[in-house]
Order: sequence, then C-alpha cells, then structure tokens
Amino acid sequence: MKYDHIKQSLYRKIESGEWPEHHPVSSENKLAEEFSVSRMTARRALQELSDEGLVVRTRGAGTFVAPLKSQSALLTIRNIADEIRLRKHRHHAVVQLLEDVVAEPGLATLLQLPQGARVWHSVITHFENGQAVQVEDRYVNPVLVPDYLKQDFTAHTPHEYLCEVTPLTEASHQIEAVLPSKQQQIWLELAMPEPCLQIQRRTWTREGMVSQAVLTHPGSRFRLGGHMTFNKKQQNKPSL
Amino acid sequence: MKYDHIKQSLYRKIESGEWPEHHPVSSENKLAEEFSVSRMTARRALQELSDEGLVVRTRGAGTFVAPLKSQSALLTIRNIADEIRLRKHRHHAVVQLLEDVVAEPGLATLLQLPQGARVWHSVITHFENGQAVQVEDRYVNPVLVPDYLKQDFTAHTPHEYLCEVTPLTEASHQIEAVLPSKQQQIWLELAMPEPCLQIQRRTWTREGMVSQAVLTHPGSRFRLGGHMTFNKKQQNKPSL
DNA sequence: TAGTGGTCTAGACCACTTT
DNA sequence: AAGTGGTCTAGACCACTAT
Repeated sequence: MKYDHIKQSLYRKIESGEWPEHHPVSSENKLAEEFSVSRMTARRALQELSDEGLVVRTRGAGTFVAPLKSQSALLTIRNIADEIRLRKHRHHAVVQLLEDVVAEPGLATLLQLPQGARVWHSVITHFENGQAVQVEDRYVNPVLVPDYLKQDFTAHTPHEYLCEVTPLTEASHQIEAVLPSKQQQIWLELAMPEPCLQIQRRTWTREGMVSQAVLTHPGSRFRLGGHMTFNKKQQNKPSL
Repeated sequence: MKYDHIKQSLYRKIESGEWPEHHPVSSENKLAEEFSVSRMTARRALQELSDEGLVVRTRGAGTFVAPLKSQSALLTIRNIADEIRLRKHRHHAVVQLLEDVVAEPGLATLLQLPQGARVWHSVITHFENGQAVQVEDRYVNPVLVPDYLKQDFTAHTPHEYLCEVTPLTEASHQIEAVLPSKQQQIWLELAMPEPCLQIQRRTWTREGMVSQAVLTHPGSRFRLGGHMTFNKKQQNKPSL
C-alpha cells in the first residue's frame, strides 16, 4: 500500500516532534514526486491524516501539522497508568483480589456463558503519587482470555494486557455519581464517604464481550476531561 | 459536488428506514451508471458513508447498511431535551435566572473580554416527567451572541439556540462527582444532598469561546452513557 | 466465473491563497 | 502568476466473495 507508506513516513515526522505544530507538510505534488506515485495517491495519505486530525489543510495555502488541542477525542479508551505517567506522576497498583468466581446470571448472559460458569475477577487499586485515585473492579471472559489470572498486574494494567491479547472492536461506557460502598471506601483508603465518579466500561472483540470493568474514582481526587473538534463529516451527519 | 449528491440520496434511503440494517447498497459501478459519474466519484460517496459508520463494506461481497449499534459515538454534544424526548418522556424547563452579570476575571480572560465586562448568565432547571434531572448554569459571550437574553428558553434550550446562531467548532468537557451546593440543591428540588454528576462544557466557534455551561445532575436520576466502535483509522493512529 | 471493493495512474479544470 | 487543495474522469490490475 503506497499511500500507507507515505502516511507512516509523515506520522514519524509529527510524532517525533521533528515537525512541530503548524509546520508545513509537503504538498500533494511534492509527495507524489518524492515517493514516485500519482498525485491521487499522495492526496489520499494527506486526506486520511486530515480526517484523523493530525494535519490541517487549507485550499490555496497548503497542509500543516495540526495544533495539539485538536487531536484528541473525548473518552477514547483510557489507561489510568498512562494518564498518570503523562502528568509526570508516580503510578503504582495494588492487587486486592485476583480469583475466579461464579458469574452472576446477568453477566453470564452478557458473556454468552452458561449459567453458573466461572469467570475471572480482579480488583486493583491504582495510586497516583501514593494517593488512591481509582479502584478497578473487573470481570473477564475466561474463554477469550484464558491466561488472565497468571498476569502480574502490578507491572502492567489489565487494560494494557487485554489490548495486547484481544483486538477490541467496541466499547460502551456508563458514567454516574455515587457514594462508595464500605468495601470500595476501604480499597480507596477514604476516611469518610464522598461522592465518587463511577465508570462502567464493557469491551467487545469480534468474538464477543471480553470484559466488564467498574472504575470508581473519589470525586475530590479525579476529574475526567476531554476535548473534541467537529469536522465536516460530523456536521453533515444526520442525527438518526 | 456530485459525490455529495449521491451521499444525500443514500442518507435518505437509510434514514427513512426504506433500507433497513444489512440491506444491500448499490455497488460502485451501479451508482456510477445511475448518477452518470465515474466510478471513483461513486466510490467516494460510499467510502465516506463507511467512514461515518452508516454502511459496512466487504471486498468481494458488497456494501450494506450498517447495524444500528455501530453508528453512534460517545459523548457527542448532547441536548438534554432531545435525550428526554428520545426516551418518550416529557421535558419541561424552568428559567431560574436570566440576567447579565460582571464576568469573573478568569471567565473574562477565556472569553477575551476586558476585566469587569458584563456577560449573559442563565440558570435553567430541566425536568423529565416532572422530576428535576439537570440544572444548567451557563455564561454566554455577549459579543458573539448579542440576543441571548431575548430568547424564551422554555420553548427551546440554550444549546439548541447556540447551535443555530453559531457554528460550533470545538468543545471541551470536564466531568466530576460532587456534592451540590445549597443553591443547586434548591434548583434541583433535592430534599437531601446526594452525589451529583457535574459536567463543565465549554464551546468555541472560529471567532472565540462562545459559552461555558456547568450541568449538574443528581446521581440517583441521571447516568451518562455512550458507545463507541473502533475503525481501522483509529487503530492505526499513534497514541501521541 | 462474474461481480465486488481496494488500490493506483495520468491526466484535467476549478477556486482559492500567497507572493 | 504560481502554487495549493478540491473535484472529477476513464481507464487499469488485483484479491476477494458468491454462485
């Protein structure tokens, strides 16, 4: 795939910081010549980078590396450890539970397992600079992820592991504000109950549902942020 | 734009339900002939519909209307009134405040107004089947939206009005769990304090920041949900 | 085997921005 | 005036799916 080769080449320039924000990107004609392809092929590479928000194109002016703020979408699947490291803070995890349990009827149905089947269950507290910011209570499909219990989740998070072994194709989220249960309060090392942001996340692969996680964050220590830009496509899209 | 004409034609078939899920869509060659365009142009229409998640394409097999579940993205800008109506519930709004106030220093800076400038301020409670589910506390840029105070926000929400008069290009969100202030508690008709999901949303147009809204929802009456699918592009995208 | 989508070419005309 | 991106054409070859 020639257009992908061009894309990868441009990715590297942008990702490495060699081309900072607003740096001009070679024009369609230049790229076509450099890579010995037709202009339509070079154009496709630039167009896809534009769709992904990495570059901004202006008719008559040229193509430029996009300002960072327009790059990220809201609530892409997040990994708490990455986020903490991104803030240059220390992350560590404590595994509270790692076991197999009988699945509740609703969960068994979701995972397409027979009633009474056993599923993997983990509870992990995540710390940012020594302070508990999330307790992750997760159930995992043993058919799709047989080796889940053998992992060392102080070294890498369940999310990282699941992304490696299964290509996620879908996810759903539910966010609500709750008071923590007594058990959650202990896991979060909260002296007093306080409002918590609770995210339930389910992920799917092509073969079925992989995992359900309930992530509980103390309201005083955690905030979920996001930024989005609207591109032409989203604007034309009917609401349905 | 010929490709857009084809897209609009296909939108109508899908949106109206004339073509249900999995219904076959005309092939590139058929569309090219029907609309008297080259295959590349017909292809572009189908490709964009595919990028938007409205159709699914399989090499060798054809193009088909996508199953509904793969259509919606997470946390697109939401309108509380639409959501309530979508659930077939009754919505009504009570305007608690509609005034101009001196902007706080931070807000004035964000809106690129001089310190001490006045901004529009509205507080509106939204009800679902007679129960308060959101209090919307909003500040609006008077330069970009001069007629804000003249609107009747029991008839249409500020969000609807702002979308009409300004083409939004960007938005940021912050979500947290909090206890409501006494004033919020009154506006939400809460007998007792309870955890609330609070969303701060800022929106921009090309000329600058339009509005800041703080949306507070009682945890017991509101849950934020979302669904997302991962397409090829997102998977190839480097994390940055 | 016929039809489909995926990729690619080598041109073309246009509207727009920059110089 | 020169260069840019936006659109479009009329071909082509390939890998894949359905029959």
